[in-house]
Amino acid sequence: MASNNLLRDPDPLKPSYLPETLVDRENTVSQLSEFDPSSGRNLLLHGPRGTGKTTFAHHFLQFDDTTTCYISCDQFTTQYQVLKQVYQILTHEEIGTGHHTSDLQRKIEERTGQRPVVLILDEVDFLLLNDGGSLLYYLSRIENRENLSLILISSNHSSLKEQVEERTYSSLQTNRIPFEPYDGETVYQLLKNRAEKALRPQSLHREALGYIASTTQNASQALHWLRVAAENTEQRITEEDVASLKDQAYREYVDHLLQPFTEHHRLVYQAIEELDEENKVDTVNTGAVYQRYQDLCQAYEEESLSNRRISDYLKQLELLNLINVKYYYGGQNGKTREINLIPF
DNA sequence: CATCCACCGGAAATGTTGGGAC
DNA sequence: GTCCCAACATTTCCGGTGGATG
Repeated sequence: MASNNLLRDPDPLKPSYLPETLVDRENTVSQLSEFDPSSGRNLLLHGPRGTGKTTFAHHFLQFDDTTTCYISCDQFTTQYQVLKQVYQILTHEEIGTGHHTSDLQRKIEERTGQRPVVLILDEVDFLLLNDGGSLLYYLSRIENRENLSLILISSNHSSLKEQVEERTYSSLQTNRIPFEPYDGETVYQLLKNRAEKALRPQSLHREALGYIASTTQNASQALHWLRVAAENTEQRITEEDVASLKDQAYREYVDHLLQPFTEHHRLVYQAIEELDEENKVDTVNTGAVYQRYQDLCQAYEEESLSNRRISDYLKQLELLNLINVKYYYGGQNGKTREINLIPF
Protein backbone atom coordinates (compact mmCIF):
# COMPACT_ATOMS: atom_id res chain seq x y z
CA MET A 1 0.00 0.00 0.00
CA ALA A 2 1.39 3.38 -0.97
CA SER A 3 2.35 5.87 1.70
CA ASN A 4 -0.27 8.48 2.00
CA ASN A 5 -0.09 12.17 2.00
CA LEU A 6 -3.43 12.89 0.38
CA LEU A 7 -5.71 11.45 3.04
CA ARG A 8 -6.25 13.72 6.00
CA ASP A 9 -9.11 11.78 7.56
CA PRO A 10 -10.23 8.50 5.98
CA ASP A 11 -13.55 8.34 7.83
CA PRO A 12 -15.69 10.45 5.49
CA LEU A 13 -14.95 8.01 2.69
CA LYS A 14 -15.97 4.95 4.65
CA PRO A 15 -19.33 3.28 4.07
CA SER A 16 -20.29 3.76 7.70
CA TYR A 17 -19.75 7.51 7.71
CA LEU A 18 -22.74 9.68 8.55
CA PRO A 19 -22.53 13.10 6.92
CA GLU A 20 -23.94 16.13 8.71
CA THR A 21 -25.69 17.31 5.62
CA LEU A 22 -27.25 15.20 2.96
CA VAL A 23 -27.34 15.88 -0.72
CA ASP A 24 -30.63 17.00 -2.09
CA ARG A 25 -33.56 14.67 -1.60
CA GLU A 26 -36.29 17.04 -0.59
CA ASN A 27 -39.28 14.78 -0.97
CA THR A 28 -37.65 11.99 0.93
CA VAL A 29 -36.55 14.32 3.66
CA SER A 30 -40.00 15.70 4.18
CA GLN A 31 -41.56 12.24 4.29
CA LEU A 32 -39.01 11.01 6.79
CA SER A 33 -39.25 14.07 9.00
CA GLU A 34 -42.97 13.45 9.38
CA PHE A 35 -42.24 10.04 10.74
CA ASP A 36 -43.33 9.64 14.33
CA PRO A 37 -41.58 6.86 16.22
CA SER A 38 -44.38 6.55 18.74
CA SER A 39 -47.09 6.05 16.15
CA GLY A 40 -46.42 2.39 15.55
CA ARG A 41 -46.27 3.09 11.84
CA ASN A 42 -43.81 1.32 9.57
CA LEU A 43 -41.69 2.37 6.63
CA LEU A 44 -40.21 0.54 3.70
CA LEU A 45 -37.26 2.35 2.15
CA HIS A 46 -36.60 0.88 -1.25
CA GLY A 47 -34.40 1.59 -4.23
CA PRO A 48 -31.15 0.49 -5.81
CA ARG A 49 -27.89 0.18 -3.91
CA GLY A 50 -25.99 3.36 -3.27
CA THR A 51 -29.00 5.66 -3.15
CA GLY A 52 -28.57 6.58 0.49
CA LYS A 53 -31.26 4.45 2.14
CA THR A 54 -29.14 3.38 5.07
CA THR A 55 -27.60 6.81 5.55
CA PHE A 56 -30.99 8.50 5.49
CA ALA A 57 -32.39 6.03 7.97
CA HIS A 58 -29.56 6.70 10.39
CA HIS A 59 -29.65 10.43 9.86
CA PHE A 60 -33.34 11.04 10.36
CA LEU A 61 -34.23 8.48 12.90
CA GLN A 62 -32.46 9.77 15.96
CA PHE A 63 -35.17 10.64 18.45
CA ASP A 64 -35.02 11.58 22.09
CA ASP A 65 -36.38 8.94 24.47
CA THR A 66 -36.39 6.46 21.65
CA THR A 67 -34.19 3.44 21.34
CA THR A 68 -33.04 2.70 17.83
CA CYS A 69 -32.02 -0.85 16.97
CA TYR A 70 -30.17 -1.02 13.69
CA ILE A 71 -29.72 -4.51 12.31
CA SER A 72 -28.28 -5.46 8.97
CA CYS A 73 -29.92 -8.70 7.93
CA ASP A 74 -27.09 -9.80 5.70
CA GLN A 75 -25.37 -10.69 8.96
CA PHE A 76 -28.40 -11.63 11.03
CA THR A 77 -30.42 -13.75 8.69
CA THR A 78 -32.97 -15.50 10.87
CA GLN A 79 -35.75 -14.49 13.20
CA TYR A 80 -33.81 -15.83 16.16
CA GLN A 81 -30.63 -13.92 15.33
CA VAL A 82 -32.47 -10.66 14.83
CA LEU A 83 -34.39 -11.04 18.09
CA LYS A 84 -31.15 -11.86 19.85
CA GLN A 85 -29.58 -8.65 18.55
CA VAL A 86 -32.62 -6.63 19.56
CA TYR A 87 -32.48 -8.09 23.03
CA GLN A 88 -28.78 -7.33 23.37
CA ILE A 89 -29.24 -3.75 22.23
CA LEU A 90 -32.18 -3.19 24.58
CA THR A 91 -30.63 -4.76 27.66
CA HIS A 92 -26.87 -4.84 27.05
CA GLU A 93 -26.99 -8.47 28.15
CA GLU A 94 -25.39 -11.22 26.16
CA ILE A 95 -27.61 -14.11 25.24
CA GLY A 96 -26.62 -17.38 23.63
CA THR A 97 -28.36 -19.71 21.29
CA GLY A 98 -30.28 -22.71 22.53
CA HIS A 99 -33.35 -20.86 23.77
CA HIS A 100 -36.79 -21.11 22.29
CA THR A 101 -37.66 -18.33 19.91
CA SER A 102 -40.79 -17.76 21.96
CA ASP A 103 -38.68 -17.29 25.10
CA LEU A 104 -36.75 -14.60 23.36
CA GLN A 105 -39.95 -12.98 22.16
CA ARG A 106 -41.31 -12.95 25.70
CA LYS A 107 -38.12 -11.45 27.11
CA ILE A 108 -38.23 -8.70 24.52
CA GLU A 109 -41.87 -7.91 25.19
CA GLU A 110 -41.00 -7.39 28.85
CA ARG A 111 -38.48 -4.76 27.80
CA THR A 112 -40.49 -2.93 25.17
CA GLY A 113 -43.48 -0.81 25.95
CA GLN A 114 -41.83 1.54 28.41
CA ARG A 115 -40.53 3.76 25.66
CA PRO A 116 -40.66 3.82 21.89
CA VAL A 117 -38.37 1.54 19.94
CA VAL A 118 -37.44 1.98 16.32
CA LEU A 119 -36.22 -1.21 14.72
CA ILE A 120 -34.34 -0.77 11.46
CA LEU A 121 -34.00 -3.95 9.43
CA ASP A 122 -31.55 -3.20 6.66
CA GLU A 123 -31.08 -5.67 3.80
CA VAL A 124 -34.37 -7.22 4.83
CA ASP A 125 -34.41 -9.37 1.68
CA PHE A 126 -31.88 -11.72 3.24
CA LEU A 127 -34.11 -12.20 6.25
CA LEU A 128 -37.05 -12.97 4.00
CA LEU A 129 -35.11 -15.80 2.37
CA ASN A 130 -35.35 -17.56 5.71
CA ASP A 131 -37.97 -17.15 8.40
CA GLY A 132 -38.22 -13.37 8.13
CA GLY A 133 -41.92 -13.68 7.36
CA SER A 134 -42.59 -15.16 10.79
CA LEU A 135 -40.59 -12.41 12.43
CA LEU A 136 -42.48 -9.66 10.64
CA TYR A 137 -45.80 -11.30 11.46
CA TYR A 138 -44.83 -11.50 15.10
CA LEU A 139 -43.61 -7.91 15.19
CA SER A 140 -46.75 -6.68 13.48
CA ARG A 141 -48.87 -8.10 16.30
CA ILE A 142 -46.61 -7.55 19.28
CA GLU A 143 -47.98 -6.15 22.57
CA ASN A 144 -47.79 -2.37 22.80
CA ARG A 145 -47.57 -2.20 19.05
CA GLU A 146 -47.74 1.59 19.08
CA ASN A 147 -44.34 1.73 20.78
CA LEU A 148 -42.58 -0.23 18.09
CA SER A 149 -41.85 1.16 14.64
CA LEU A 150 -40.22 -0.78 11.88
CA ILE A 151 -38.03 0.65 9.17
CA LEU A 152 -37.44 -1.98 6.53
CA ILE A 153 -34.80 -1.38 3.88
CA SER A 154 -34.69 -3.30 0.62
CA SER A 155 -32.62 -2.97 -2.52
CA ASN A 156 -34.60 -5.54 -4.44
CA HIS A 157 -38.29 -5.13 -3.74
CA SER A 158 -40.42 -2.03 -3.91
CA SER A 159 -43.25 -3.67 -1.99
CA LEU A 160 -43.61 -6.45 0.52
CA LYS A 161 -46.80 -7.68 -1.07
CA GLU A 162 -45.16 -10.58 -2.85
CA GLN A 163 -42.62 -11.20 -0.10
CA VAL A 164 -44.75 -11.93 2.95
CA GLU A 165 -48.04 -13.61 3.71
CA GLU A 166 -51.22 -11.67 3.17
CA ARG A 167 -52.01 -11.48 6.90
CA THR A 168 -48.56 -10.02 7.60
CA TYR A 169 -48.76 -7.59 4.72
CA SER A 170 -52.08 -6.23 5.83
CA SER A 171 -51.16 -5.76 9.46
CA LEU A 172 -47.79 -4.15 8.72
CA GLN A 173 -49.26 -1.24 6.75
CA THR A 174 -45.91 0.00 5.53
CA ASN A 175 -45.43 3.44 4.07
CA ARG A 176 -43.26 2.95 1.02
CA ILE A 177 -40.58 5.53 0.33
CA PRO A 178 -38.73 5.22 -2.97
CA PHE A 179 -35.09 6.20 -3.44
CA GLU A 180 -34.35 7.04 -7.05
CA PRO A 181 -30.80 6.70 -8.38
CA TYR A 182 -28.71 9.84 -8.02
CA ASP A 183 -27.99 11.81 -11.15
CA GLY A 184 -24.43 12.65 -12.13
CA GLU A 185 -24.58 16.14 -10.70
CA THR A 186 -25.65 14.84 -7.30
CA VAL A 187 -23.00 12.14 -7.20
CA TYR A 188 -20.47 14.82 -8.02
CA GLN A 189 -21.70 17.05 -5.22
CA LEU A 190 -21.69 14.17 -2.76
CA LEU A 191 -18.14 13.20 -3.66
CA LYS A 192 -17.04 16.81 -3.43
CA ASN A 193 -18.49 17.18 0.07
CA ARG A 194 -16.74 14.07 1.27
CA ALA A 195 -13.47 14.88 -0.46
CA GLU A 196 -13.34 18.25 1.24
CA LYS A 197 -13.53 16.54 4.61
CA ALA A 198 -11.30 13.59 3.88
CA LEU A 199 -8.53 14.91 1.68
CA ARG A 200 -5.94 17.60 2.02
CA PRO A 201 -6.62 20.75 0.01
CA GLN A 202 -5.63 20.64 -3.64
CA SER A 203 -5.68 16.86 -3.66
CA LEU A 204 -7.62 16.31 -6.82
CA HIS A 205 -8.66 17.63 -10.18
CA ARG A 206 -12.34 18.23 -10.58
CA GLU A 207 -12.28 16.11 -13.74
CA ALA A 208 -11.41 13.13 -11.57
CA LEU A 209 -14.64 13.49 -9.64
CA GLY A 210 -16.46 14.16 -12.88
CA TYR A 211 -15.18 10.91 -14.28
CA ILE A 212 -16.47 8.91 -11.32
CA ALA A 213 -19.79 10.73 -11.27
CA SER A 214 -20.37 10.08 -14.94
CA THR A 215 -19.53 6.39 -14.60
CA THR A 216 -21.63 5.30 -11.65
CA GLN A 217 -24.88 6.36 -10.00
CA ASN A 218 -24.14 4.17 -7.03
CA ALA A 219 -22.83 6.41 -4.26
CA SER A 220 -21.29 3.50 -2.42
CA GLN A 221 -19.29 2.48 -5.47
CA ALA A 222 -18.29 6.08 -6.05
CA LEU A 223 -16.99 6.52 -2.51
CA HIS A 224 -15.02 3.29 -2.63
CA TRP A 225 -13.54 4.52 -5.86
CA LEU A 226 -12.54 7.86 -4.43
CA ARG A 227 -10.95 6.22 -1.42
CA VAL A 228 -8.96 3.80 -3.58
CA ALA A 229 -7.81 6.72 -5.71
CA ALA A 230 -6.70 8.66 -2.65
CA GLU A 231 -4.84 5.68 -1.25
CA ASN A 232 -3.00 4.95 -4.46
CA THR A 233 -2.08 8.38 -5.70
CA GLU A 234 0.97 10.33 -4.60
CA GLN A 235 0.34 13.77 -6.03
CA ARG A 236 -2.97 15.22 -7.18
CA ILE A 237 -5.61 12.76 -8.26
CA THR A 238 -6.19 13.09 -11.98
CA GLU A 239 -8.84 11.74 -14.30
CA GLU A 240 -6.27 9.24 -15.58
CA ASP A 241 -5.52 8.02 -12.06
CA VAL A 242 -9.18 7.43 -11.44
CA ALA A 243 -9.69 5.70 -14.76
CA SER A 244 -6.80 3.32 -14.21
CA LEU A 245 -8.04 2.40 -10.74
CA LYS A 246 -11.54 1.54 -11.88
CA ASP A 247 -11.14 -2.22 -11.67
CA GLN A 248 -9.51 -2.13 -8.29
CA ALA A 249 -12.22 0.17 -6.99
CA TYR A 250 -14.92 -2.23 -8.11
CA ARG A 251 -12.99 -5.09 -6.56
CA GLU A 252 -13.00 -3.34 -3.21
CA TYR A 253 -16.67 -2.52 -3.50
CA VAL A 254 -17.39 -6.21 -4.11
CA ASP A 255 -15.18 -7.24 -1.20
CA HIS A 256 -17.11 -4.85 0.98
CA LEU A 257 -20.46 -6.33 -0.06
CA LEU A 258 -19.25 -9.90 0.40
CA GLN A 259 -17.52 -9.22 3.68
CA PRO A 260 -20.38 -10.45 5.90
CA PHE A 261 -20.63 -13.69 3.93
CA THR A 262 -18.60 -16.88 3.84
CA GLU A 263 -15.46 -17.91 2.01
CA HIS A 264 -17.65 -20.09 -0.19
CA HIS A 265 -19.69 -17.09 -1.31
CA ARG A 266 -16.45 -15.51 -2.42
CA LEU A 267 -15.40 -18.67 -4.24
CA VAL A 268 -18.72 -18.85 -6.06
CA TYR A 269 -18.31 -15.23 -7.08
CA GLN A 270 -14.78 -15.91 -8.28
CA ALA A 271 -16.04 -18.86 -10.30
CA ILE A 272 -18.57 -16.65 -12.07
CA GLU A 273 -15.94 -13.96 -12.64
CA GLU A 274 -13.58 -16.43 -14.27
CA LEU A 275 -16.25 -17.93 -16.48
CA ASP A 276 -17.47 -14.50 -17.44
CA GLU A 277 -13.99 -13.49 -18.50
CA GLU A 278 -13.37 -16.63 -20.53
CA ASN A 279 -16.78 -16.79 -22.16
CA LYS A 280 -17.52 -13.49 -23.79
CA VAL A 281 -20.19 -15.01 -25.97
CA ASP A 282 -21.53 -18.15 -24.42
CA THR A 283 -23.94 -17.97 -21.54
CA VAL A 284 -22.99 -19.25 -18.13
CA ASN A 285 -25.45 -21.49 -16.35
CA THR A 286 -25.66 -23.03 -12.94
CA GLY A 287 -23.91 -26.30 -13.78
CA ALA A 288 -20.82 -24.57 -15.15
CA VAL A 289 -20.60 -22.31 -12.14
CA TYR A 290 -20.86 -25.24 -9.76
CA GLN A 291 -18.22 -27.15 -11.69
CA ARG A 292 -15.81 -24.22 -11.58
CA TYR A 293 -16.56 -23.66 -7.92
CA GLN A 294 -15.64 -27.27 -7.17
CA ASP A 295 -12.39 -26.83 -9.09
CA LEU A 296 -11.58 -23.75 -7.04
CA CYS A 297 -12.30 -25.62 -3.83
CA GLN A 298 -9.91 -28.31 -4.88
CA ALA A 299 -7.24 -25.74 -5.74
CA TYR A 300 -7.59 -24.15 -2.32
CA GLU A 301 -7.95 -27.53 -0.60
CA GLU A 302 -11.37 -26.69 0.70
CA GLU A 303 -14.25 -29.11 1.08
CA SER A 304 -16.87 -28.10 -1.48
CA LEU A 305 -20.52 -27.60 -0.54
CA SER A 306 -23.40 -29.34 -2.30
CA ASN A 307 -24.98 -27.89 -5.40
CA ARG A 308 -28.19 -27.41 -3.51
CA ARG A 309 -26.39 -25.14 -1.09
CA ILE A 310 -24.63 -23.22 -3.84
CA SER A 311 -28.01 -22.66 -5.42
CA ASP A 312 -28.94 -20.66 -2.31
CA TYR A 313 -25.65 -18.79 -2.39
CA LEU A 314 -26.32 -17.76 -5.98
CA LYS A 315 -29.62 -16.33 -4.84
CA GLN A 316 -27.76 -14.27 -2.26
CA LEU A 317 -25.28 -12.94 -4.82
CA GLU A 318 -28.30 -11.96 -6.86
CA LEU A 319 -29.75 -10.05 -3.91
CA LEU A 320 -26.42 -8.25 -3.53
CA ASN A 321 -26.89 -7.09 -7.13
CA LEU A 322 -23.57 -8.60 -8.12
CA ILE A 323 -25.03 -10.89 -10.75
CA ASN A 324 -27.96 -10.86 -13.14
CA VAL A 325 -29.90 -14.08 -13.22
CA LYS A 326 -32.45 -15.25 -15.72
CA TYR A 327 -34.48 -18.26 -14.65
CA TYR A 328 -35.55 -20.97 -17.06
CA TYR A 329 -38.18 -23.31 -15.75
CA GLY A 330 -37.74 -25.88 -18.47
CA GLY A 331 -37.18 -25.53 -22.18
CA GLN A 332 -34.34 -26.14 -24.55
CA ASN A 333 -31.73 -26.20 -21.81
CA GLY A 334 -33.87 -27.71 -19.11
CA LYS A 335 -34.58 -26.04 -15.81
CA THR A 336 -31.64 -23.78 -15.05
CA ARG A 337 -30.38 -20.28 -14.46
CA GLU A 338 -28.43 -18.12 -16.84
CA ILE A 339 -25.92 -16.06 -14.89
CA ASN A 340 -24.10 -12.86 -15.79
CA LEU A 341 -21.90 -10.51 -13.84
CA ILE A 342 -23.29 -7.05 -13.47
CA PRO A 343 -20.64 -4.82 -15.06
CA PHE A 344 -19.35 -1.72 -13.35
C1' DC B 1 -47.24 -36.61 -28.41
C1' DA B 2 -43.54 -38.79 -25.76
C1' DT B 3 -39.30 -37.87 -24.24
C1' DC B 4 -35.51 -35.22 -22.73
C1' DC B 5 -32.81 -31.51 -20.88
C1' DA B 6 -30.50 -29.94 -16.30
C1' DC B 7 -31.31 -28.02 -12.65
C1' DC B 8 -35.14 -25.71 -9.36
C1' DG B 9 -36.60 -25.59 -4.85
C1' DG B 10 -39.44 -27.64 -1.05
C1' DA B 11 -39.02 -30.93 2.58
C1' DA B 12 -36.96 -34.21 5.40
C1' DA B 13 -32.74 -35.91 7.32
C1' DT B 14 -28.29 -35.31 9.46
C1' DG B 15 -24.91 -33.26 12.32
C1' DT B 16 -23.19 -29.69 15.34
C1' DT B 17 -23.52 -26.46 19.02
C1' DG B 18 -25.46 -24.43 23.08
C1' DG B 19 -28.99 -24.04 27.19
C1' DG B 20 -31.56 -25.35 31.14
C1' DA B 21 -33.12 -28.86 34.55
C1' DC B 22 -31.95 -32.56 37.24
C1' DG C 1 -22.39 -35.30 33.90
C1' DT C 2 -26.75 -36.64 31.62
C1' DC C 3 -30.77 -35.86 29.06
C1' DC C 4 -33.66 -33.46 26.25
C1' DC C 5 -34.80 -29.63 23.57
C1' DA C 6 -33.64 -25.50 20.60
C1' DA C 7 -31.34 -23.20 16.44
C1' DC C 8 -28.85 -23.65 12.46
C1' DA C 9 -25.88 -25.16 8.44
C1' DT C 10 -25.77 -28.43 5.28
C1' DT C 11 -26.90 -32.70 2.71
C1' DT C 12 -30.07 -35.89 0.73
C1' DC C 13 -34.04 -36.81 -1.70
C1' DC C 14 -37.13 -36.11 -5.30
C1' DG C 15 -41.19 -34.33 -7.80
C1' DG C 16 -41.49 -30.94 -11.16
C1' DT C 17 -40.75 -27.69 -15.16
C1' DG C 18 -42.10 -26.59 -20.46
C1' DG C 19 -40.05 -25.82 -24.97
C1' DA C 20 -37.30 -28.50 -28.30
C1' DT C 21 -36.79 -32.54 -30.72
C1' DG C 22 -37.87 -36.50 -33.22
